[in-house]
Amino acid sequence: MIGLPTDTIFYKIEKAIKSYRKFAQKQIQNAVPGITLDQALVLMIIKNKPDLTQMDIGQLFFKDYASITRMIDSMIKKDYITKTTDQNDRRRSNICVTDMGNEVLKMVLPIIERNRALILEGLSDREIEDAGATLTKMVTNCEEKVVELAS
Amino acid sequence: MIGLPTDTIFYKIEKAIKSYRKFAQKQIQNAVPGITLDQALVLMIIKNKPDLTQMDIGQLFFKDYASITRMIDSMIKKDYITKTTDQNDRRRSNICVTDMGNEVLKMVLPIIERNRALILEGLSDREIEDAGATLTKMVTNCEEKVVELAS
DNA sequence: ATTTATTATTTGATATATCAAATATATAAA
DNA sequence: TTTATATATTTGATATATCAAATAATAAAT
Repeated sequence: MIGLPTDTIFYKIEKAIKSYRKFAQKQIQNAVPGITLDQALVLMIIKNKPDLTQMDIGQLFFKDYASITRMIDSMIKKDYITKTTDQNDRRRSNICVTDMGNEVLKMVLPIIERNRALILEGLSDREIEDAGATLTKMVTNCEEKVVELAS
Repeated sequence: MIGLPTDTIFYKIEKAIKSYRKFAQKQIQNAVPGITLDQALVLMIIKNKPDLTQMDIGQLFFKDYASITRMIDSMIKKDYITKTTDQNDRRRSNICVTDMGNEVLKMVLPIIERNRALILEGLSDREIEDAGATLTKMVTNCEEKVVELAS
């Protein structure tokens, strides 16, 4: 019999990301009620890379395009961002952080920074880097193996 | 300005688990159409630890109890498992893998085994263990910091 | 210049997740 | 023994995710 799911590295990965998300979500909602962690992170990205399309954002966050559409909608409803159709390519939308969105960012950024520090407390740069490299290898394997198995 | 979400270890963790899930989900559905990765993993756990309550299963998989109730329901509808109220403690349910569930397991286990091997190809036991230890430290931090911030 | 193909986004149907409140049973306390 | 408290599960409301198909605009091919 093969090992139980709970004994694998995949389980540990899942546990780590869910713990972090639950933690971060809680702290962020504390600062800005009703906001989700993903909305805060997307807001950061839009602010820093205003030229990204919805597709780009979807890929960055590993989300379905439909999902992004609805997330963007909900962020517009909350007045965090605006959306206008790009005049050079009318299929695209230009997404822009509003004043309200900037206010939210101002409140949320220090929380995010603190969250990161708290969760990584006691971990050396080296071990974080190593863990990242290992995870990246797994991602690479996924990409390669999908292709191999398909052919 | 603090680092972009995409530059953090958290992002790499998320990317790794999502890649793995997408990969595994695809392979498993190939063998048993309509099944989800989580259903397959829960089936494995129930088979190996028949005494777990729904709450136990929920905690193991980091899922809301409501979520587990509905997942169990859906697995019953698919004839993978049965549920009977425990006669010693009538609040609890005893969950049992059906013949159909065992058939599914038989088809799915080799796939899961292969998935793991493929995704971990080229990674040493040592580095997997180290990465796991790092992730576990993060989980511990989450647990500790939640308590500290609450008090 | 039309047709065809590609790209970006949206919509609908359905599944899954999450929160709060409700139910049902068991245990502890008065 | 009744009342209160805790535990296990369920339900309803709502949010989010996912797949397939639809729409709309651009780019490529004939």
